[in-house]
Amino acid sequence: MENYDRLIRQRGFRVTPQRKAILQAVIDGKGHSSIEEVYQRVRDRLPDVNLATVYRTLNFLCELRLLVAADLGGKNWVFELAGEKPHHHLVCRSCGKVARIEQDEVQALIDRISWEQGFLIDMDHMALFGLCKDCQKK
Amino acid sequence: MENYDRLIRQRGFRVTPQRKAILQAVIDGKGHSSIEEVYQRVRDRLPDVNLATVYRTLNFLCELRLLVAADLGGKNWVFELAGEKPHHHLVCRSCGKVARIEQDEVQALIDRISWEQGFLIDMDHMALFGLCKDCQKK
DNA sequence: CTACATGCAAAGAGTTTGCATCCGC
DNA sequence: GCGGATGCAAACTCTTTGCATGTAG
Repeated sequence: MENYDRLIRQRGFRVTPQRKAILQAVIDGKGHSSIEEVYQRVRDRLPDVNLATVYRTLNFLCELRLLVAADLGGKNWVFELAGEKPHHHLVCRSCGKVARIEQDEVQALIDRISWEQGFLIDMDHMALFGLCKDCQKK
Repeated sequence: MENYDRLIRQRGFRVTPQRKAILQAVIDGKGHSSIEEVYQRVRDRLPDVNLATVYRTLNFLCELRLLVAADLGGKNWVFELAGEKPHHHLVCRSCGKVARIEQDEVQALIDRISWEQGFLIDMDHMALFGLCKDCQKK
């Protein structure tokens, strides 16, 4: 955590209680946290934090590359600690559960399509959708 | 086109000039059309069509399975004629160009992940992002 | 003490909805 | 003529922004 403080100050920005709490909330989320989840978690500790600050700070932390953002379809963005092993997401359309897919699993496909189409594919975050085991039963 | 008219009436709904124009606009789009593109194309013929009607009608045509919707990330939804060969999209982050990926290309991956994770993956439309050949040069 | 960060409220984008009117069947 | 479809405006959600105030360094 002190590492993060140092990184922020090094680049000429300030370490505030809000920034610490928001970063901590993402860490506590273990994996991926939606904006709303971060907001709720932050307010448990700092009840007066403003939603606009959460938006500004998540964006700020992404620009500093301390976090990465992933688009899980539509308006559902999630945030994760940067520096994790690259991976993707498998989202249940029914209950919203999110499973993780390792980069290795999809690398071959990405390589092949990149080559065929001449695209340089950057798959920070791919989201696949479907029904999880539990929701299939219903 | 008369087929579409019949299909709509068969299910107890009405064929209106707006519905015909909106469906025609998607057909004219050959491939995928954004909401705004459909709106513009429709207004070339019926200048008084309301944007709310475009939203309602695109949604309506999807429920009737005459169209399918694809989420190209964030707020970028596109619509296509249903009944096309299933395929996915490769979107250039820089210029917005969209290339097509055939279902066959990704089927093996989908099958493997489905099996490993116990998810029933329904990949109507997957969107991959990257830089197209032209934009890589810049 | 100075400039950056925050809170607040208001503004924006994109989309949906309630309701009177219109028009397909 | 009846009831579904449309136009219009207002509501709604999610996100961003301007500005006065607070506070980290």
